[in-house]
Amino acid sequence: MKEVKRRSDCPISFALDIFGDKWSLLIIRDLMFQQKQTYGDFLKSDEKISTNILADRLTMLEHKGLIKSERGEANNTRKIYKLTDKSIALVPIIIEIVQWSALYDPNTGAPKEFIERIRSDKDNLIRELTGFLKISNGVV
Amino acid sequence: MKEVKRRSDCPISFALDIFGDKWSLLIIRDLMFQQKQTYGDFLKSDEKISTNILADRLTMLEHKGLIKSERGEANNTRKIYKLTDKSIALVPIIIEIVQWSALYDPNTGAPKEFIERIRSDKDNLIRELTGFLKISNGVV
DNA sequence: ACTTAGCACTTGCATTTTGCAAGTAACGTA
DNA sequence: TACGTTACTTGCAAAATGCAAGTGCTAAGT
Repeated sequence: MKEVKRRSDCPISFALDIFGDKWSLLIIRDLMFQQKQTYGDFLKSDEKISTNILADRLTMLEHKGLIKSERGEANNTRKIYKLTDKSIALVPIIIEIVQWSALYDPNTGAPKEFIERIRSDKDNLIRELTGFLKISNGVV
Repeated sequence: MKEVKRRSDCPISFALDIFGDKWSLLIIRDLMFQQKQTYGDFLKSDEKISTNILADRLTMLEHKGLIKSERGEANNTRKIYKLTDKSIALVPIIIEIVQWSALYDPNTGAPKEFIERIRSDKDNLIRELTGFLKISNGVV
């Protein structure tokens, strides 16, 4: 795994150093919206991430504090990944990205009602989603 | 230049296919906040993008509709890059990223007053900035 | 106890992308 | 007409990615 080195003190650059690639945010998305939380789950997503890249990104994201992992209680083989406070705080960014994409992608897969909810009630939506994720990911 | 191929109909994936790399958003940032608008300007940024990558990204971003270019009126050598409606619509995303980075980066370079303005008056800030950029980039 | 299956990775290798240094072509200025 | 500026291109080494196959551990069935 390569070393993370900071390119500048710019906030945009800081963020890109953490999730500025084609895969990291998709893993976060799966954890946020798709109820996925295992290696095998992430592999099944539509974008077809390859196994080595997934393993690398999971390690990276855990290092950078965006995810945490634990072994399943019943099943010791199963490794469960969860969001952290730091990644749950990405919700507003994700929501804005969804809204932007809905605007410029005529074939967006985002549900109409969700886009409408963003448009009409963004702040509450963010609050609700954030609260829900904190509970379901054990972030107290 | 490589072909852009869509990985899925997911809005996050759609966005990442357009600006999901370490450099594109830095160029957008320079256009939004640093009053930079030429190849030479972008080269001078702190992150030290290399010349071939910059040339590639400028072509890509123009292809994808995030920037447009024109020759300077007085000087025909000088090529001026400007934001488009599509990239100005990224303002909310950028603002959220800045806020997130300020929260998790103890050494963020973002000015305190700007962060405070985001915290206390985000919607107006976005409106103002968007309006300003539309005018200064000739987006009617 | 032995086999089989599932899960989470690792490894090897070809392809692609990036980074760095140097070079080029067009225009502008003196 | 020479020289600097601007916007790139090119060549090549290094790093990241993609794909196929393999490994090691656990669990479950017989």
